[in-house]
Amino acid sequence: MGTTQLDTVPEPKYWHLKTVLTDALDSEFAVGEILPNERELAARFGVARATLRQALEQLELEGRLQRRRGVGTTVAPPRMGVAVGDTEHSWPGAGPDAWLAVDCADAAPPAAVARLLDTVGGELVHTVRRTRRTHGQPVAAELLYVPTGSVPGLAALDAPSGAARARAVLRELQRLELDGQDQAVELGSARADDAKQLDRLPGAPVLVVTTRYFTAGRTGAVAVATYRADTCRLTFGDSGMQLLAG
Amino acid sequence: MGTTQLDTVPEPKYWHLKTVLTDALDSEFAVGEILPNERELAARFGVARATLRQALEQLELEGRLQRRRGVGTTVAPPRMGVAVGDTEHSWPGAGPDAWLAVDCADAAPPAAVARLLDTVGGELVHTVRRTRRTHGQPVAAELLYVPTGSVPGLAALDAPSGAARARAVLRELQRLELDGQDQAVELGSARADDAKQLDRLPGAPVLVVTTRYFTAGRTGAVAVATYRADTCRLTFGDSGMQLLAG
DNA sequence: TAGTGGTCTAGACCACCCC
DNA sequence: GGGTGGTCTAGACCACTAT
Repeated sequence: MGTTQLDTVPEPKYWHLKTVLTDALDSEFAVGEILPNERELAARFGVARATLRQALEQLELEGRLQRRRGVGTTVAPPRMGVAVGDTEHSWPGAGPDAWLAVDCADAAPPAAVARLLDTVGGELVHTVRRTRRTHGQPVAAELLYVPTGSVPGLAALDAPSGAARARAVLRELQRLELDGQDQAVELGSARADDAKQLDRLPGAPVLVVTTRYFTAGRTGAVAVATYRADTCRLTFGDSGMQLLAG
Repeated sequence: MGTTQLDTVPEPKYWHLKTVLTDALDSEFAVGEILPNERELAARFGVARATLRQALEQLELEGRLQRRRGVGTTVAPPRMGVAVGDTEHSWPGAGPDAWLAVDCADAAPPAAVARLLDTVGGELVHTVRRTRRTHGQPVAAELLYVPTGSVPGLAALDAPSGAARARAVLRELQRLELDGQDQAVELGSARADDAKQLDRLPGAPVLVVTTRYFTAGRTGAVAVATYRADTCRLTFGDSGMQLLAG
């Protein structure tokens, strides 16, 4: 009969839409260009808005689109390469990183962090909050957990909290010898506080990088950094693949 | 008035649902346990099924739930730690990895890969497909691109394609001296072929690990491995944080 | 065949940004 | 105020799995 070769795998509409849009982005749109709004796109493709949104969501997840409420949908630039694993291990805060110490408080760490530190439950640790920016855009929000035992030199006369205290903790950390470090990457969704720092809505996909810093045979500190998954490509190793460009 | 302290931030329903379900998972459910089906859960919480699904999708993204069509929704075990960055750099296929060479073909690589290799566009490369399994479950699907110039010893008398050919290419690679390697991690969604190997639906979230292998001052090979983002935590560095457990 | 999650629709209203 | 994306509803049908 006159049927074409299909009927075998009824590809979901949103999946087909995604490929069509991907091709269009590659050929007909420039970075930063604004797409038609969702209602018009849905009408143009003859699908419900929810279906169109399913395709847009995947494209945003893949870093091809950027959507902002009240503004519109734009074509995203290629992901930034962000160096995460230093070949020459160093304490956080060392080197010319674009990190900004925001705040510091003494509190009991979450259970998952307490397990990585060698602390018993309930013990207080210095909790330093930092932000990382690249090319003017926020890319990461980090919480650094430092057991009080790791920085005995921290004087009581230092500021009890705030950015000054955060810098004091980092300064003390860097006096220690770093034996090595350990990292893990997993997918997560941004908590409300992190989302605010990253200029995203809560629940936005993030890459969670957990780093253990070893010193004197113990775990001297643990950092939990959440990177924007839509705009970042995390690089590890000898030379950083920053050269990969559009 | 008698209003409680809210009204300031009308938290979305699905977000609130997520926290409620998270707490329930922590306290009332065991790993592997089956949740009530979506229609019943939605009725129980008094929301539309689509809203309930939005919460479930996030929990699946965070590795807390596992959903299978035709079966149901179960409580997922903690993510597996999967070693990705070796301190002692080695060619793929070396060591006691749970990798399985599946196939091999000679083809022109995608543009993004051709850019990483030093090949000109259109040049053929050996393309080896491998699968990685851990604890009996598929965790990664990899495509390894090896320029023909990297493995001149590959004899014509080797099998022209198939798993045997794949193993022959890996064997030849391991004869070369490896100067170092480079890795990048980013979020992606599974293509249809990868999804099949990973036992997931197309579009499932994956962590894409791109590795460049350097030898003799050039890029000897490039590997693009897609890891299941729901079940895997990628570990890098000195000792691998495999100890992190539930 | 019965039950599950996956896809899709056609609406509605809300939060946010910019003019 | 007008336009954008974000949330939510109440249905329907489909694809898959197990029995």
